[in-house]
Amino acid sequence: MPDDEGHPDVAEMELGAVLSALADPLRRRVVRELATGPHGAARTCSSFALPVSKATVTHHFRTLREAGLIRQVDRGNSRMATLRREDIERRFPGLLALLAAEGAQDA
Amino acid sequence: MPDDEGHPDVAEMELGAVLSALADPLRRRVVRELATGPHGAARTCSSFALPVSKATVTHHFRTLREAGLIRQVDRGNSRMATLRREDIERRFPGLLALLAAEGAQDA
DNA sequence: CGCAAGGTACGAAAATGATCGTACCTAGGC
DNA sequence: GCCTAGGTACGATCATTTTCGTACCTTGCG
Repeated sequence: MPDDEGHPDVAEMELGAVLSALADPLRRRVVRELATGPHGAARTCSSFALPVSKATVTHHFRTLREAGLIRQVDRGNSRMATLRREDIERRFPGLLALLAAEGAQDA
Repeated sequence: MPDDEGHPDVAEMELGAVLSALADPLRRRVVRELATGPHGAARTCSSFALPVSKATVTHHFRTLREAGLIRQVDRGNSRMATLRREDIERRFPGLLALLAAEGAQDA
């Protein structure tokens, strides 16, 4: 039941932190790709090809992790990120659907 | 049919602007009070007793209005604010329930 | 071993956002 | 007409956030 290294528990996820995290378009893009992708998929930070430097990518993923939206697990060389889908749905039902819908009309 | 003075149309409401607006605790409090209060209620800006100056209150209400969350109508002396409940629900279903749930456990 | 790939830590610079004071405007009440 | 109450506009300040460069660490591979 632990906060392994900065992952808040389901009950400790705060709406303010979640909304602040999702206010950034880059972070919203990461969550949307995870949400619309295969269930339980684990991807590396770099696989999202964000148009910013490595240091900035680290910053954004930390924000997402500390808000409770993603889980990051060391896997040897790199660090895999997964969406905490069930946790988010339990705490903030419908939120992921809102994010998934963004940009669904075009593209 | 109009954008009367800075009220975006339903189709023009952007998720980014809405999430940014709701990232601030003061603005979230305004929307939550309107959402949990009587349907269609119109309140003045000052009736929320926000712990900030008049100028800052104006700033927050403009942010909410430009995001499409509230509608502001001049009524003689003051300016009444109403929640755009149906519009929000149509565009971002479930969002208001998320806000209303915040702080419902305590207080 | 040596080295590149993938990330993090640490500042620091730049942009954004929140806050305020003051001045100003408009409608109601006296 | 005058004054107050409720808001807005403008400009400035302060805090937060985004961004970066650089240095550093670790893992896997040749």
